[in-house]
Amino acid sequence: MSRPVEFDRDQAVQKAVHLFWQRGYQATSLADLLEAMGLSRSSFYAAFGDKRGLFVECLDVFAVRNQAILRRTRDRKPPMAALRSYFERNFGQTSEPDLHFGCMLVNTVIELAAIDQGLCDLAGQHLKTVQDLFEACLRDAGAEPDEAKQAAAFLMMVNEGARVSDRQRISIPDQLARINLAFGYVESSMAARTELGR
Amino acid sequence: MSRPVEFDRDQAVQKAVHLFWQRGYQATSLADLLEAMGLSRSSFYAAFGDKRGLFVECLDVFAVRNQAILRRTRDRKPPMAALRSYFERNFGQTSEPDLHFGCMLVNTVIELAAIDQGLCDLAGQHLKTVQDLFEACLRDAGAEPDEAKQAAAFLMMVNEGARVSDRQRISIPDQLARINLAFGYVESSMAARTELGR
DNA sequence: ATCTTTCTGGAACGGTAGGTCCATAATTAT
DNA sequence: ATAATTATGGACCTACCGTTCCAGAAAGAT
Repeated sequence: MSRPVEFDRDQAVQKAVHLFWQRGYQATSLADLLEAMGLSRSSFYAAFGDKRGLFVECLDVFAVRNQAILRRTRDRKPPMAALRSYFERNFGQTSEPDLHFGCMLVNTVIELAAIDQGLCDLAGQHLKTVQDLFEACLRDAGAEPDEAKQAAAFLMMVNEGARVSDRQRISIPDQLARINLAFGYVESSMAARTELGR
Repeated sequence: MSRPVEFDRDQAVQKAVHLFWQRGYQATSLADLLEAMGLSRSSFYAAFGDKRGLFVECLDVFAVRNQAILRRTRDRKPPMAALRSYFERNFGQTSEPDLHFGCMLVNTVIELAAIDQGLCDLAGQHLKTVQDLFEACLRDAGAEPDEAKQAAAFLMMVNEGARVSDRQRISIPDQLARINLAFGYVESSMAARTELGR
C-alpha cells in the first residue's frame, strides 16, 4: 500500500470542534471547516462522510474532553471540591483570551431541538452522563441516594444556566458569585441533614 | 388615500414569534414565514423591511408578553408566590400540547452569540429586564438590597437552565421538583437571615 | 522505472437562501 | 366613470449551501 502524507485526523477534528462550539451547526459552513481543518473537499468527504457525521464526532469528542475535566480532579480532590472546580474551571480564565462559547452540548440542544432531534438527543445523552457524574460525586460526599439525585439535577440546571450567561459574556466575578451561591445552598442543605440526625 | 384590505399586522407578528421561537432565527426561512403569516413577499418587505427587522420586532413582542406574565400575577399574589408561579407557569401545561420551545430570548442568546451580536445583546437586555423584575419581587418579599440582587441573579441562572432542560423535553414533575428545590434554597436562606439577627 | 494506491484541487451540480422588481388587481376620492 | 393610491402575486436575481465527480499529483511497493 501507499499514499501521500496523511493529515492529522485528531487535530482536524479539534479544529472543527472549536468552530462548531463557537458558531453552532448551521452557521458553520463547509468552507469554514475546510479552511480551519486545512484539507480539501474531497478528503473531507472521504474521511467524515458529511457535515452531520463530523458534527456527531465533534459532539463525542467535546463530551469526552468535558467529562475528563471532572473525572481527573475527582481523583485528586475531595468530591465537593472537585465538583466546584469543574464549575469554576469552565468559567474562569482559559487558554484562549475570549472563550465565551458556553457548552457545545447545551448550545446544540438549544439550536437543534426543533431541527434535528437525533443530534439534540445525542447532546442530551452526553449531558445526562455529566449529571450522573455529579450524582456520583455527591454520593461520595455523603449524600443520601435520593438527595444526591435531586441535587445532581439541580446542579445540572445551574450548569446549563451558567453556560447561557457565559455566552452573554457575563463578568467572571458575577459568574463565580452565582456558582458559589448555588453550591452554598447545596452544601448547607446537606450539612443540615447530617447534623440534625438523619 | 386608498388601499386594498389591510392584513392584521399584530396577528402576523404573533405567527412569526411562534415560528422563530420554535425553530430559531436561521432555520426559519422566508418561505416559512410568508406561509404562516399569510402574506406575499412584496407585502412582507413593505411592512417589515427584512427578516432581521421582523425578528427584532418579534423579540420585543415576546419579551413584553413574557414580562406581562410576572407583572400581572405580582398584583394578585404575595411577591414570592408570584415569582414561583412565573417559573411554574412557564413549564407547566400550556395552551398548546407540545410547547417545549424554552424561552425565545435564551434561545436567541445561544444561537446568535457568535453570529449577530446586535440581536444577542437585544435578547440579553430583555433578560436583564426580567432579572430586575425578579429583584423587585425579592425586595417586596423582604430581602435586603444586596441579598435581592444576588438572589435575582441566581434565579435568572435557574430560569435559563430550566429553559434549556425544557427544550430537551424534561418531564414536568422533574422540572417542578428542581424549581421547587431552588426556591426552597432561596426562601430558607432569606428566612435564616430574618430569624437570627439583623 | 513502473504500477498502485491515496489524497488533492477545482469544476460543476441541484437546491435554496434572502431580497428586488414590476405589471396587475383592488379600493377610495373625485 | 375616472383618477390616484396601495397591496398583490410571481417571476427573477445573485449568492451560497452541501455534495459529487474526476483528472491528476504524490509516494511507497515492485
